[in-house]
Amino acid sequence: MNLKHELESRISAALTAAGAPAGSPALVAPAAKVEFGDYQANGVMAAAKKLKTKPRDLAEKVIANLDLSDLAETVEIAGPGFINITFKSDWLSQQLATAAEDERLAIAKAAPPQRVVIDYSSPNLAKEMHVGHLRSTIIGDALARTLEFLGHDVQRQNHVGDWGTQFGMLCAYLDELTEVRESKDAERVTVAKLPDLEEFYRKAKERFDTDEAFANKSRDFVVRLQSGDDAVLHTRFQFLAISLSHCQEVYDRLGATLTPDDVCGESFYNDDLPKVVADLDAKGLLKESEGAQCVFLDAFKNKDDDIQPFIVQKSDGGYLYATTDLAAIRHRIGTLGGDRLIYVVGSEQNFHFQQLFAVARAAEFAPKNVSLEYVPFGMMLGKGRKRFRTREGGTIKLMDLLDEAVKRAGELVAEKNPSLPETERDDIARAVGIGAVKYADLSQNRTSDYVFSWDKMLSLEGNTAPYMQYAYARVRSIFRKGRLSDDVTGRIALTEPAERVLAVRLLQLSETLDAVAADCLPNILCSYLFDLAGAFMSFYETCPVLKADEPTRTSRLMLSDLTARTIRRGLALLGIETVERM
RNA sequence: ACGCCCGUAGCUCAGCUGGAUAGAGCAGCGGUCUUCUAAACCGCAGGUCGCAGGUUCGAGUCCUGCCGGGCGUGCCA
Repeated sequence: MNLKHELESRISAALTAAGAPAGSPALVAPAAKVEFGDYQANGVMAAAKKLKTKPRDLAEKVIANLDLSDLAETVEIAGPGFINITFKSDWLSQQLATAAEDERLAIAKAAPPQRVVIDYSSPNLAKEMHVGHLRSTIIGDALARTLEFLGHDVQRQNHVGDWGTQFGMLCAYLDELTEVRESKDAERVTVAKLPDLEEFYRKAKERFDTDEAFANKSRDFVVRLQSGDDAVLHTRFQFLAISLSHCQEVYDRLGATLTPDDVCGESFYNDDLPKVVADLDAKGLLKESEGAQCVFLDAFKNKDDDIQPFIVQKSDGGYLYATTDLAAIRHRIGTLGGDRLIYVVGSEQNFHFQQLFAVARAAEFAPKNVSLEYVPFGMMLGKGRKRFRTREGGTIKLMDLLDEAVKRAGELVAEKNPSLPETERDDIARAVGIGAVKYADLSQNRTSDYVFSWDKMLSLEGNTAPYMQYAYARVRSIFRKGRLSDDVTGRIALTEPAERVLAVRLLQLSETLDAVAADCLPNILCSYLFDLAGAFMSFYETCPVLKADEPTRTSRLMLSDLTARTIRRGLALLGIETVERM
């Protein structure tokens, strides 16, 4: 049951029946204060404004046309024209019973399902994954899981950087080292013998930035790559193999759902790039400027009437990520059948995506019924709110970060619960440590910058994954203590205030997931889970479960079980594990 | 210079298409373990929502201007 949706549709209908324009939204939201009941509808005031009538008069008419007697205890007009609704406890109990019987907690599957193509993680394979890749991977994975649970057909796309200048640079640098070694009659340098890809990249980049001759050699290697030089391609392939296996290790450690099957890198589109440019030309969108092939759209005109070009082919004939991204759009729509394309990419790429989408529309690569969504996130910042930059060193490798998180969590578990067997403690440490890292990121609105902090990330107090995991473990503890199986059956009766608060929270999962899916904002789910955990904690403090008399005992056991399942499900959608004890 | 984003409690942040007296978490202060895990719970304190105008029954939310910060802006991705 989706409480909000149910009220929204009924009240909107009543609004129309009362004379408001068709489609007037009821603007239903959870009540701002407990005194107002459970939910409130704010749409009457806006509709009254259009009708030029008094809001309270309209509210009277709406209520006259509204029959909520099956679910509402009271429906009241308050203030300037709010409609406040309080649910019947019996009705809430029924809804909970329905949810309890269902593996999916009575969350309906989307009808019809959409084919959602979601681009996330997408690291540059020329170097190791570092904390800068964390946000895209974590946020994208949570969105993929959530959309999938809602019944959509999700296609993950790991658009890895496996082509272009950076690989020319790496191959050129390796070639240079090889030449030097060979002249000294030393052992041949191969990719497989590189101890540290990150370090290798750093040195190559340094050469590239400081030595013009080397930069030119790198560009020459890019040309050789593009013209299909076997030797260079082979070297590149070796780099890729190492880098991809490293990425997969990180995904496995992180508990991301990405697999090698989801990898569809830049090079995949190589053959299509000339066609993209030719098709843009055929549409009359292509224009040469300073030797480069560009698309100029009026939408990107500045005040001086200059248009910011979207460059799709360089003056030397090479292609750019703009070209690749256009090819990817066509592939994702044409071949993968996407109805909705989502890009989880840092907000600094805002302008690029504005241009990309505009050009894709103009060239009719993306029909109107396909939604193109840029899901930006704020930067990863270090101490002093300064930006992380790979080239400047000091970057924390993702794997090291995860290991550190698990280690710290392990120490904490050992301290808080020394009696746990070591193997179980390791499992808990992993779930808590990785969960803490993910939750710290997901719980914040993705659009704001993210200040990386060991302390905050690993502090296991307050609004954190461990708080939720602890709430879950507490519920499970009740069942363990009572030597009960999970499938308790009976009636749920909501008598105590804490029970009622918990009940309404439990029933809000559906509308929460809809909101997450609509706006690609996982923090809404975090916020919900935190409220739910809080509601359970209050219930737990004031309502004894095992010691209660029947039928209250059974009722509370059912509430507890439903809470545990809701938390477990919610955390799973965020990619966070639960543990039975901690 | 232009474009986009941001500015909310001491700190880190929520605030859903404009809604009722702006909310959490840390940190601070004060209470709660012979009773289902105190990684918890309950309470107190803490605000000119950057500044100034405007739109209206109503603005943290929308519009304009300013101040402050970040990112981006033709051949890297």
